[in-house]
Amino acid sequence: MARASSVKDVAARAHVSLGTVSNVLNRPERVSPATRAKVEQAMRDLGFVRNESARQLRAGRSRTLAYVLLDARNPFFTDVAQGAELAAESAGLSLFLCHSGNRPSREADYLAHLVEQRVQGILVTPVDPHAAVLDDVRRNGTPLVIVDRTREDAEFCSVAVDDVLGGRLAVEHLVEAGHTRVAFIGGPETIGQVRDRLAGARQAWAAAGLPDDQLTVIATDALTVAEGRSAGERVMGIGSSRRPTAAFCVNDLLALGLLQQLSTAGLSVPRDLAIVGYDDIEYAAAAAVPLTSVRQPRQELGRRAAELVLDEAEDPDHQHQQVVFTPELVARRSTLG
Amino acid sequence: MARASSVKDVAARAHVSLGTVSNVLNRPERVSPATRAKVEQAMRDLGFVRNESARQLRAGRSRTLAYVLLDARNPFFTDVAQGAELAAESAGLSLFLCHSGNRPSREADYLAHLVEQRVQGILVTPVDPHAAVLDDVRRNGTPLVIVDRTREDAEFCSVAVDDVLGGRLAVEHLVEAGHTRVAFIGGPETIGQVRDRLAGARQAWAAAGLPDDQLTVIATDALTVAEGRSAGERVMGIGSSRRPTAAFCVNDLLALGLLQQLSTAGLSVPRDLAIVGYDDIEYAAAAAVPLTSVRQPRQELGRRAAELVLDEAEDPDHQHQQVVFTPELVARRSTLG
DNA sequence: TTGTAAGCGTTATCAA
DNA sequence: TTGATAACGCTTACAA
Repeated sequence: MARASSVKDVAARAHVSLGTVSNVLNRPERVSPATRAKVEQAMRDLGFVRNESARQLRAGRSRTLAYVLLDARNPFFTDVAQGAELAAESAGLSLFLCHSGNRPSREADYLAHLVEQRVQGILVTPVDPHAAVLDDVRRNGTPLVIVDRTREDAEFCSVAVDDVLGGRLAVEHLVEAGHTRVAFIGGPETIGQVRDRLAGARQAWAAAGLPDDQLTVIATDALTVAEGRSAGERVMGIGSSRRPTAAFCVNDLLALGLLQQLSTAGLSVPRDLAIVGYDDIEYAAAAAVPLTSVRQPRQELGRRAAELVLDEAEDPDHQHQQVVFTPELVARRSTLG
Repeated sequence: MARASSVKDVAARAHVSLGTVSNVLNRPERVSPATRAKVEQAMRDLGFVRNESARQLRAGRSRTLAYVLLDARNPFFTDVAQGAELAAESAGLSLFLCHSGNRPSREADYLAHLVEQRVQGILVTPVDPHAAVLDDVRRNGTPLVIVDRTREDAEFCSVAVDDVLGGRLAVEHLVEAGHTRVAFIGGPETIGQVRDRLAGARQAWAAAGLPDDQLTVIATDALTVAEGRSAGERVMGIGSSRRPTAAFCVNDLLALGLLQQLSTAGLSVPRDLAIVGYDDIEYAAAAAVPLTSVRQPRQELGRRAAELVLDEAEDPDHQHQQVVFTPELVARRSTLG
């Protein structure tokens, strides 16, 4: 494949100067119709395509945003991405998705690459919101917004959902349904969300005046379907006198795994165990027993994050903001019998 | 935020020439340890980050691949992406994901942008494999591989799975289990996969000597959970004497929707209706009744596609190849009672 | 070992 | 209306 043609080649073929070609591209009204036609014909003949690197080098900034996400298989993140996409689109930018797969090294590689590319802004759901890589991006001047995680300092904009409230909503719902022995399923506690949802669960539990030891924490190693199945086995291993009558899972994948494990074992949901999930992914409503779940405004999260990153890129007086959205409980058959 | 610093700034601060700075970056062994240390210190002081646009402009090519996919929410595509990622990583490249959301205009925008960025190569699962946008990319000299779709001409490399065979495997499995009235659920038929899987289904049906009219086609408008539910209602509306005893769904999302609809209606899978899905996504195994499904080597698909696109980018003697992988049936409870 | 200078393709300024 | 030229930041001959 021959070298792609440049404005210079177009100029030569159209017998005009290089500046005129550029004008055709950027200020066509300044060019006489005749020469414009000539130039456009030459472009077609040569299959001319602007070289974005050169434009960018000249302009100092690119026309792209990027979202570095933890897990492209988790519908939560793809919904966030979709929201960001909409915002990017209306700003005339492209959004690239980068999949860190929960690996700090890949995340770091992507962030470094994006900074080198001088993207307009980066959205990231980081493996660890306190990792130094994020501060490096900031220091290098690329706007960055943290999505679905928070940091105590105000070094970055962030958008997140109130997970303490979400945990509270879930457990209040179970308490109202009369449950007095509940399992909290999730982990590891290194994940802020796990801690927050547990804290909310405990708040609701205490507020209902129920004894601490009747809220059992079942720790998992990850938030996956497989871990949900394994948690199911552990729940069922609890002696029937002390066995919880309901479970609150930190996300829907766990809840789906739990549901499957129970139904494999011939138990019925919600009769034998009521289940509340978290995230309200599409598969939650589509499960054989539709899952009660805590819904987060996912698209809105992405949209707002993209807006913030653009504000940071464009407004010299930009102030960092921590946006916190409110979750909402969606009750379905898995708790309503 | 002040302008990011350049090699020139670093050179000034380290009191060396700009060429030396470049050497530190690209051929550090040619620089004396003392000056190298000086330069590296200056880089740290200034928070220097290479400008990738400039490098790229100079080098004429970028260090990225991109995969333009139809639907980031469909685990099939994210698994393909993961395979591509692995291949990209071992070639030292970054992979960006672009989500067309099944919209030809977004797909075209992304492709145009990627060509302008002079990415090393593009993988794409196109809305329409015959659309002219693909030929435009080719004409502009960017290597492009079609993923999970095929074209009759040999203008592009492509990687796909034998969908006719997949359809045959699914229906052979049902026939072996003794079913003589089967529903084929899927659509629209504009999607090549739908046509191929149906063709395979019919082959297996005919080979078993079963009458045409006992293989009922239930057309859907899309391959989604919601459409699966609606198909479920239609299946159940068929008079019991003529109602199919098994269904083959063109993908797992349809199958999951169907499964949910049936269980909502109090029917049992596989007793009242056996179900075979397609894709073997994670949620298929995790459904309340684990789904029998046709598995495609998804990661392998992505890996191979990335390899082909790199070959096209690097080997002047590159020959286009149509790679076809073989699917495999995974039997689970939804057909095994 | 280090420095100088040309050039990648684009845009924008200024002059013709 | 069009053309010549400089500049963006980097890499790489080539010269010192």
